[in-house]
Amino acid sequence: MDFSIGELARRTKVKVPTIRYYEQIGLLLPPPRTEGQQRRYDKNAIARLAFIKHARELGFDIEAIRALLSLQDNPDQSCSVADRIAKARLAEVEERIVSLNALRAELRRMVEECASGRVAECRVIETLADSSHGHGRLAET
Amino acid sequence: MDFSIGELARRTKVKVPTIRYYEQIGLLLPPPRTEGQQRRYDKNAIARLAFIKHARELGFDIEAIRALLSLQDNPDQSCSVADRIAKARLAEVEERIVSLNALRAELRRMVEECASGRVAECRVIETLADSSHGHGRLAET
DNA sequence: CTTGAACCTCTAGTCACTATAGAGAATACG
DNA sequence: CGTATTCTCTATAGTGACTAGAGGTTCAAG
Ligand SMILES: [Zn+2]
Ligand SMILES: [Zn+2]
Ligand SMILES: [Zn+2]
Ligand SMILES: [Zn+2]
Repeated sequence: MDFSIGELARRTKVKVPTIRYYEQIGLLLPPPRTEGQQRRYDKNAIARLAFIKHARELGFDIEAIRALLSLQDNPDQSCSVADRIAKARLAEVEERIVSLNALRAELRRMVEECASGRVAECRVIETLADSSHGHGRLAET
Repeated sequence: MDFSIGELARRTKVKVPTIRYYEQIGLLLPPPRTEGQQRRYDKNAIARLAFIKHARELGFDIEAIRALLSLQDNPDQSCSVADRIAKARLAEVEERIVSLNALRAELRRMVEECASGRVAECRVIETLADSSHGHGRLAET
């Protein structure tokens, strides 16, 4: 009925050190231990960790997830906070898509216009050297 | 004709500590110093830093920029390496756009379907708790 | 010559993990 | 029961690309 951290890792596809990290920063409650100090989890832990994992996949940061978890733990509250967090994340994603589309356009122009010759006439290098236009902030990845 | 690090920062809109950091990791050559050990730059430094800045805005990582700079310094070579780097970045951006579009769709569904009531019936929380579907890797931002 | 903004180096912190080391615990097999 | 293998433990350091701060020095304007 209860199982080790490695088993939890296998079932959730979250790595063992990551699980310990989540415990350390307070996203997961410290589970009971065996006499030899090894952690033992139950299925509630699976659900909570799956929640965290899904939230991370959607790009919520740890503080947002902390807030979302504490809402989940108090189901009688208004969900307006959760909605606000999700909307904020949506706005971030949309902004990011806009800026990545601009990057894509510029990168495409660079690679398409290059005649694959010497560096001296390479469009890639030329475009980079041309600082005459502006981007918003730095591209994150 | 030559100027301080603060002036270079103002002209390129790159922060002073970032300039020193670029020098430390070898993207910028150590400039001459005054008797009191303060850095003095000329307009070549502006061009090089603008190049780096533009490349960062397009999301190239430091190692890619290092390679691109060294190509720029040797203009008689073939530019195929530069083109390969740019194409790789383009591919990353395109992949990222695809995955962000998926995130956007899911986040939109979450916020649209929420009846703005109690947490117990909040679509945002429910969706996060539902681990039945998979995402690629974690969303980077 | 005085003032104060700008500069210097060095260290540590950010985020969300990931990796390693060295040691102890649990399990499978003979 | 012994031992080999696998697992787990803590603690620390590293990642990328900066950013912030402490504590001290230099430069340029007035
Ligand atoms: Zn999902
Ligand atoms: Zn080219
Ligand atoms: Zn550009
Ligand atoms: Zn809701």
